[in-house]
Amino acid sequence: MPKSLGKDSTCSIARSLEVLGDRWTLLIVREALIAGSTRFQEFREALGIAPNLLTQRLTFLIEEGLLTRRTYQEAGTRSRHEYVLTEAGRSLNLVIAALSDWGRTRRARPDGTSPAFTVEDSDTPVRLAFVTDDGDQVGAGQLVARRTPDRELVGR
Amino acid sequence: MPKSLGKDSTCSIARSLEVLGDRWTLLIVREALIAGSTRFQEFREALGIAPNLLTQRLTFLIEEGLLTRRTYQEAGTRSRHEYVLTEAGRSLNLVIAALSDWGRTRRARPDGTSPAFTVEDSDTPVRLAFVTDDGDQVGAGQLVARRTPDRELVGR
DNA sequence: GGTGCTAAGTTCATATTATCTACTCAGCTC
DNA sequence: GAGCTGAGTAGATAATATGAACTTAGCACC
Repeated sequence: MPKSLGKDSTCSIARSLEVLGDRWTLLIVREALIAGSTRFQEFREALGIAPNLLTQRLTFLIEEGLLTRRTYQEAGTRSRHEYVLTEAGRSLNLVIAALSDWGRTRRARPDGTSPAFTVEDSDTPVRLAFVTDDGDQVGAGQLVARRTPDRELVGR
Repeated sequence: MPKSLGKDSTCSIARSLEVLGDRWTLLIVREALIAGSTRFQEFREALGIAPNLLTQRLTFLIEEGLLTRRTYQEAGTRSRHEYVLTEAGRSLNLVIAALSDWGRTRRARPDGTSPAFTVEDSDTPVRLAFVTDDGDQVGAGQLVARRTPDRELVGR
């Protein structure tokens, strides 16, 4: 990976992928966000990931500030670790929702499952959409994109 | 990668990541979608990717239906290939937008750049948001997710 | 009609990561 | 104090990525 990409890229997408762009990381986030997994063994069983890789990925996600490690103790057992998403980790629900929408529509299966997002208090279902400043929804097919300095995007 | 994940996973996120979940694929899509790159050499120079890997990834993206290979010929040169996003490839703008938003806010840089999406005809800027069926926008922090069979999501 | 140029690759040696299996370790239960 | 369980480590092997050099096809220019 050249220096123009990676951690110090000016491209926000490249910086995101530096953290998220491997086969396991987003699946671990998915598991934490949607299934609510917090324990080593829960991740291991849900994903079938090798334990050394899981250790490595969890440590990495903690370093990157997406997870925190907490110590807890259930009655009658010794203290254990649990891995809980931080605010930065939970904010990946946008990315997770986008990936899930793409998989559901472009790689559909009759027996598929996807996360359904709802408002915490009211259970109102929500979905992901492009919207204008006036609040109108716009289909993804009608858009064009161009690269823009982030400072021009402030306040939007 | 165990069978419960991968191509045949019932989880739409896992199926998406089977296609998109490596360090280069989404960067190639970004390059095509935002910079409008179509040629081997454009991708190569923009990304600094090794040519054998680029060949492999482009072929894979064609197989997966995200790109098409077209032959074109400029006056005075021999015929060449260009790689153009399909409808399925362009529909990744949701994923790209989500990744870019995350990178811009959670891995901010003073000199950062991100794609700005606008409506094709009117240049009206749009952004990604969670919305209710009534069209109200909801902050990503107020949401909860749970796994749901896709058929329950039909019509939303 | 030979030389050089360029886009688009291929080949191959090396380095890095992932996978799979077996093992450790700490504290609890019995 | 023997065995169980969750949470890992360690190490051999397999798969991928990286980087550099090489190939190929066709045109341009002399």
